[in-house]
Amino acid sequence: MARAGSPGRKAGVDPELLWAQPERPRRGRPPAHSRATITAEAVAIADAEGLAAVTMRAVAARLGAGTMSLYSYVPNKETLLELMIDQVSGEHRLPDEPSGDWRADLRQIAREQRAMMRRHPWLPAALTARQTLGPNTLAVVEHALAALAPTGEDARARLETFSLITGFVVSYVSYELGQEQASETAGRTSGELRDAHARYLQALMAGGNHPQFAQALAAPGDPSPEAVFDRLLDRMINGLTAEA
Amino acid sequence: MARAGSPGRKAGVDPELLWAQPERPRRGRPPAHSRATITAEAVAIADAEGLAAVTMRAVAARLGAGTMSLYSYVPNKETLLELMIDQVSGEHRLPDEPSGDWRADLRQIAREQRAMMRRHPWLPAALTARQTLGPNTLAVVEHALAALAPTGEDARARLETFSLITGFVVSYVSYELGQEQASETAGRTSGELRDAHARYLQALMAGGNHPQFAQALAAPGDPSPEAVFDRLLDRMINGLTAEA
DNA sequence: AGCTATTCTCGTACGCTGTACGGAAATCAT
DNA sequence: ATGATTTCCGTACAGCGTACGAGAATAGCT
Repeated sequence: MARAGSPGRKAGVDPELLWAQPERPRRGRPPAHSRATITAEAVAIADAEGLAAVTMRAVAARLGAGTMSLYSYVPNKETLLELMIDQVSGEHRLPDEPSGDWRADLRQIAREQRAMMRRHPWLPAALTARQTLGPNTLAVVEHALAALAPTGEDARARLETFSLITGFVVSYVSYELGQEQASETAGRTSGELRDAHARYLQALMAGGNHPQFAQALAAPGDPSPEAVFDRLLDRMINGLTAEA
Repeated sequence: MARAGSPGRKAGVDPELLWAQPERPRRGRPPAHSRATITAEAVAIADAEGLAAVTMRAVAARLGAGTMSLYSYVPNKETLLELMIDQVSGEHRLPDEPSGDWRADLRQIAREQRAMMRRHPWLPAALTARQTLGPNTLAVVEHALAALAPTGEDARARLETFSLITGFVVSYVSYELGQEQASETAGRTSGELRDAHARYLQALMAGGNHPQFAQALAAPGDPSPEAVFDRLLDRMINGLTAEA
């Protein structure tokens, strides 16, 4: 029945047991590719053309393989996405051990996460739709929990804290990328559409029903996203202290 | 050329100018439906069967209409999703004016948001993929900014604060729903798959490479999600105070 | 060396999606 | 009544994930 772990077809029906699979068939035709190279190709596409451009056909084409060949390595596209997430999680640089200053460590982790998400702009969207725990992701979690040990909280609470920070980074970068993309397309559009947008906001504000929001929009020029990020991050970390 | 605002085909090419459109053609065949009823039907489908079940065909079928008829009301599916978000945002109960205790108000808003997302479990996913500002959403933002006025921060900073809270709620509920769904399917599965999952985690822990994570998993039984939510929320609000 | 079991390879095909197109039908202004 | 305008929607198409199964390639056994 060909049940046990192997990259063979139908492998990894269980989403979790996927990670446990050794890449060793030992009999039969040797594979021409590997899960890692396939994943890397998928990541390259996503980086260059967005998550929507990651289709099984596109990935296969990059490898010079037939579309259906991918299914020898991966049970379905969903799994490929999980592999992508874990692969880029491997880029996270982890110090050998926590410094002892958990606040500094947490800041460091959050900055690293933000940098990762900016290198791979598809990551926030991919993450929010999925609940994944591959080895690389797990390594980051483990490091974070260790870094938080000096807070004296139990492991469960530390996991919550870390999730809180991660959630913050995800939503911040999502917003950040959304803004960048919006102003980018706004600059590129012929003017007609750009004006319509401006007029819409103008009309909204002129209505006088949203004075607060109008004020927020009218605020002086962009502060650097880094500065805002750091400030919000510090606020969050402060909040954690308050109770601990 | 039929350019000006109207529900007609091609209307609302600009994502923002969509909201400004009056629903008054005044000439020609009168519409058999309305944007609101179409949106409501789409929301009903998403609530019952998930976001993926919201297809143009399915929505049209519910209305007893032809699929392509929808395109008289909505330029594309993406827009329909934005309308869905704004429609459920309208469920947010807003007091006439802030109480003066911004901390209490913020807590209230966050709880309301969480409740909304639990009523409409597709909402977190829909939100993270989109950057929308319909009238109902805007009303909530306006209220939140007003509620935060006593902090003394400028409007921009208050908007950041509110976004921070919203981001937190989104990621918390995402996690929460993910957990519920996971344990639900785990209970329903025939046992084989369930065991595999358990064995995977067991093996992971037995490896001894993730002592912190193991400890987090081994923690005593579930505290209520409400309690955790409230606790984390308080932490965040505390954090905001620290600097302000 | 040959056989067989096992595995990878991938062309074809199916059902599903969003939506472009264009004719028919319904209504309003004249 | 006529023409302009709008809605209605059947048909069609490209692109998606992937089920199926025939063929090719390899390893271990005899």
